[in-house]
Amino acid sequence: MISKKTKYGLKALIYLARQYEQGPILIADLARDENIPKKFLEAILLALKNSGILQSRKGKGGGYYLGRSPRLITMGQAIRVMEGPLAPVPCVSETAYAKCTECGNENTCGIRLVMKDVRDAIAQILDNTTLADVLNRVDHAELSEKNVIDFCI
Amino acid sequence: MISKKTKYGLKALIYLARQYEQGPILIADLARDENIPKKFLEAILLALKNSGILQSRKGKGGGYYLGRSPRLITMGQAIRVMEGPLAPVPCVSETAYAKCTECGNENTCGIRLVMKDVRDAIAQILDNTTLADVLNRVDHAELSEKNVIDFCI
DNA sequence: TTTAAAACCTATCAAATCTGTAGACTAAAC
DNA sequence: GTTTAGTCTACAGATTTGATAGGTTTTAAA
Repeated sequence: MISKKTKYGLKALIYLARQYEQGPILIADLARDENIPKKFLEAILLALKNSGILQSRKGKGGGYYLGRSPRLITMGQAIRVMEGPLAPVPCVSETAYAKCTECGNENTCGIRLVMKDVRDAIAQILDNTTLADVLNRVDHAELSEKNVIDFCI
Repeated sequence: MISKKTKYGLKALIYLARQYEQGPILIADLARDENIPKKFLEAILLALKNSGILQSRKGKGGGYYLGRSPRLITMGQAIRVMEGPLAPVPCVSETAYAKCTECGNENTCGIRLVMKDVRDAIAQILDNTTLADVLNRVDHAELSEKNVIDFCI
């Protein structure tokens, strides 16, 4: 299960992706619109900025905005910033490998063999889904839901 | 990342699968052989028993053993007992659905759309990998590692 | 050049979860 | 009826999570 922090961060990124190239967005506005505790959100956005995904401007007229096109920001990149590695066990992580103290021989550890497949499946999806993809899917979903309503009327 | 509890539990299951139909195994032996704190392991095995995956016998000659064939126990079943649902967000869980307080409309939530795919990919693997499969893969891995060593000699 | 706005930083805190331990209780075998 | 071995209850320390408070720095505009 992903943490609230990660959910908040993803919601913020999607929100910012919708307004890409429309100038900086205030933390306060984002927090209000998405129902996220403002101070908590501050820390999350800061982490996303330090990782290069977001940029910011201080002072009047300032705020946060995407550091690059929504088509160049993947869910995998974002989730790793907030949640840590995608891998279920550290010994199969591509981005943050660490030896498992539990399993003796890595090459023949049954848990590792299976978890390697799981990691690859997760990464396959999240590293190939961009913020732009998410916006697209949401738009389509909203459209088809609207059609269902129209159909009912 | 899966917890130590889950790793311990999986190691115990693999250990028991290796000795399927060879009588009950003592918690103490299992704990010693796999380097798991005995009291912690007790609680884990009990949970696995209450879920029907394991069975036990008390008293002299007692111990734990698989409740059914290793070919009928999947990694998904075991992990759900110890770690909870496979789904990254509760609103896409098939076995433990719960509404997400964060997303307003479930049908059009971008996070949910992506996480549904992730859940399905994880479940696809873990619900189709049995303990018998794991033993097989480990055996093959050990064999090919042995061959590498032989080749070096 | 002051002033207001807004991000940035530090510290702290309560609650929950994770990991592990201690000791008494119950059931089965001999 | 004594030994064996799983079962139950309680607890405790460590870590993580989610959230708050208050001050500092940068920037734009009055």
